[in-house]
Amino acid sequence: MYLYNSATHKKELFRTHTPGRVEMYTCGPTVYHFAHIGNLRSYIMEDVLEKYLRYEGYDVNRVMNITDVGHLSGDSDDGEDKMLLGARREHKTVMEIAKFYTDAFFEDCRKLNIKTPDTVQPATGLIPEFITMIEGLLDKGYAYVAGGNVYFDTSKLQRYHIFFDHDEEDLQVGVREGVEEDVNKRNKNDFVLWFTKSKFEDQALKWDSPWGVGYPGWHIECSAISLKYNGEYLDLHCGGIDNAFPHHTNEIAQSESYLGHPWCPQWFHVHHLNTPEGKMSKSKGKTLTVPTLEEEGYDPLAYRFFCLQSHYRKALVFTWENLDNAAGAYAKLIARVAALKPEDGETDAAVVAEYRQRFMKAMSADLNTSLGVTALYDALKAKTNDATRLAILADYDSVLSLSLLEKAAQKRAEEAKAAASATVSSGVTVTGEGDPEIDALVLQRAQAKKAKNFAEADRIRDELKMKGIELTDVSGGVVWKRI
RNA sequence: GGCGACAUAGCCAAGUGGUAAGGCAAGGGUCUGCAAAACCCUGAUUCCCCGGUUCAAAUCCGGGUGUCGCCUCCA
Repeated sequence: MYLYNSATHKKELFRTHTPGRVEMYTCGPTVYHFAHIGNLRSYIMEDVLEKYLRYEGYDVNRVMNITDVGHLSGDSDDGEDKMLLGARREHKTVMEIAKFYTDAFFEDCRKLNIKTPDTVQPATGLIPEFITMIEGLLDKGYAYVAGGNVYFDTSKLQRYHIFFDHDEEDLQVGVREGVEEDVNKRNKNDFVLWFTKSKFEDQALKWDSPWGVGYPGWHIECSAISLKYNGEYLDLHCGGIDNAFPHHTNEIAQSESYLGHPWCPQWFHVHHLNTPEGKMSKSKGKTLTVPTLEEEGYDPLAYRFFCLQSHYRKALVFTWENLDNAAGAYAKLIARVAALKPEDGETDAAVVAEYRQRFMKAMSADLNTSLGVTALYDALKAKTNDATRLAILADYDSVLSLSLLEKAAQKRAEEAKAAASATVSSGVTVTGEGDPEIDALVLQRAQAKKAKNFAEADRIRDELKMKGIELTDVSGGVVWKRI
């Protein structure tokens, strides 16, 4: 497949170090707050990428870290977080809080049909490996100790900036207010590998190290975790575009300096979910979570559909109107799939294979999920029988993961259940939940209607509507359901 | 200020030199006492702007404009 590589700024043919095998690494969540749907956009697109690589026949080893080292025991920028405040009130430990948000993250993923990576590693579980790597960097002269901290020396690199052609002179230090320049750094771009002295003296988690009691810097975890589980040669590194610099840039610096050879040639960066006001972020007011979507009455998969309709390398604007648009389209799509009859014909393998090629043509072009969704509509319109159409849809959905067949089957089952409890009186079939009281009213209306007493018929319909019952006239009867 | 990405109908979008896919919404129609559902039909003389190359440009080149992002011991 062809993928845009942010390290080279070009679409390139995807290659792996070992043929047929993909070593894939994803920057995982920070677990001291809930993931918002903007964070989850990245995980949705990375999930599609992983599944598509498997669809093409690759054996994928996917690794993800959990950033659980950054907890502060005192008040900091997390002061807004009610959950954390609540946890403190209840004297929960930071590890309990981390577990709470880790579980919440994977629960969100489950609802969005995001597969759990093959390996998930919390940063706190691999401190000795971080220390080994830092020691190696010191031995090779890529790091130095200053003011109690260990720093990476970026001046030792021939090329530090990978994703952007930054001129060091142009980097602004302390762009945001309240950030002080670290005077221990030899170069503007140097970053910390291990802290023993920090302005955050209230850091909750600390470990012993050759440089004193402290905690790891914010970049070393990804390098060390990937090295342990993906090996020395990583094929594909994923993450949100905001991590490209400095996080990913620093990972490359550490890993290649430590290993002494090129590390990861391909970088997949997902762009942001924006609100009309800009980037959706924790620091900018209210953030939306998967539970928020559910509270508003949306199926989380409608959000997945919303993301798939767009392209991962394009900023996507979230508004409730846009989500409504996607939710409506998703519901309609399921209804169309539910209308297909599984018993209609034998699956035509040749047609399925042909449509598989079409899907691959779309998806292999830089993961064009928008065309992938279009392919679903093409499959529905395919000149073949329903059994084959369903087979094609199932094939596509193994990558898109919209639960199309499951939702359609559920819809059919509900309809079948309603039909089974249908009652026939005076030649009118009443289909509903088998509630005698409602059935009687529905029948009454049907008879009024038959007698052309439309005023009475509409009165009964309105009466039922007040009770939350919606009627639909069908040939030979009436179907009712609760709304 | 520097660097990067993006810009196609109300919205999500495809398109990578040959005369603008698809989806949602909207409008019209069939059906219906009405409604809902379903089905059918209708959409950009034009692709942010200005130049250029070409028989031919949304697509290539040059120059602008706009939006978003990054530049922190945030992740």
